[in-house]
Amino acid sequence: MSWTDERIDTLRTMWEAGQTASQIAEALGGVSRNAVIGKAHRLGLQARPSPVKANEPAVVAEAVVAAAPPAPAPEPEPEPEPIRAAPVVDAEPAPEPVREPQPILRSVGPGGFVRQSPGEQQPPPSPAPPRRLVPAKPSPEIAGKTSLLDLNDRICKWPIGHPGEPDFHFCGDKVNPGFPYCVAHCGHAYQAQLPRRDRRPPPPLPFGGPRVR
DNA sequence: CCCTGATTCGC
DNA sequence: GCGAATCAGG
Repeated sequence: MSWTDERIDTLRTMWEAGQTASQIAEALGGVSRNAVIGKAHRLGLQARPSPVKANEPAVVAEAVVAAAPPAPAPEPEPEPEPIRAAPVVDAEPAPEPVREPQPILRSVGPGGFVRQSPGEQQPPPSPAPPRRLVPAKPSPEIAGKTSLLDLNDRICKWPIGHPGEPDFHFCGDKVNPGFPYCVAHCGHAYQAQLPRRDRRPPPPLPFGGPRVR
C-alpha cells in the first residue's frame, strides 16, 4: 500500500480528530500503526500527548546555553488566554478527548467514524476533541456548515462529503435521542440484523472509501 | 499483558 | 520516504 493523496487525507483528518494511530491504521488498512505514526511525523502532524513524553524539561538546551554567558531570558510566555474554539450553546463540561473504551463491536461508519451498535450506547464519543489552542478559522466554504468543532452529543455526526475536501462537514441535524445520528441517518447507520446467509460483508473501505464521483 | 506515541535506522 | 523494531509511559 502506498500513501495516496486520499490515504494521506484520511490520515490527516483522523489524526487531527484525535483518533489513535491504531484506529487510523485499521481504518486505512494495509498499514501498521507504526506506519501511520511514521507518516504522521513525516507530514509534520506531530505533537499529540505521548504517554512517553509527558513532561519535557529543557535539560538538553542547558548544555548549549552553557557556552553563552549572558543567560537568555527564560521566556515568561504570556498566558495565551484559553480560547474556546467552538462557542457551544450551553455550558457543558469541557469536551474532553474521551476515547471510546475499546468497543466490543466496532465498525466504521460512512465517514470513518466509529459506529456503535444501538445496544451499547455510551457517552457519544466526541470525535473532535479540540486539543491545544487551535483557533477555529472557518473558511467561507464551510461557513454555516457543521464542522468538526461544532459536534456535540445532540447533533447528527453523519459526515457529508469527504475529509479533506473544503466543504467537508457534518449533517448537524438534531439527533435521534440516544444515537449519534439524526433519525434519517440512523436509518443508514443501523441495519436490521439479517440472517447470516444473506448478510453482506461490511465494506472494508473506511472513511467513505474511494471517492465516488 | 494490553494500550499509547516517539524515535531510530536499514532499506 | 517508508515502516519494523525498539523504547518507554500509562
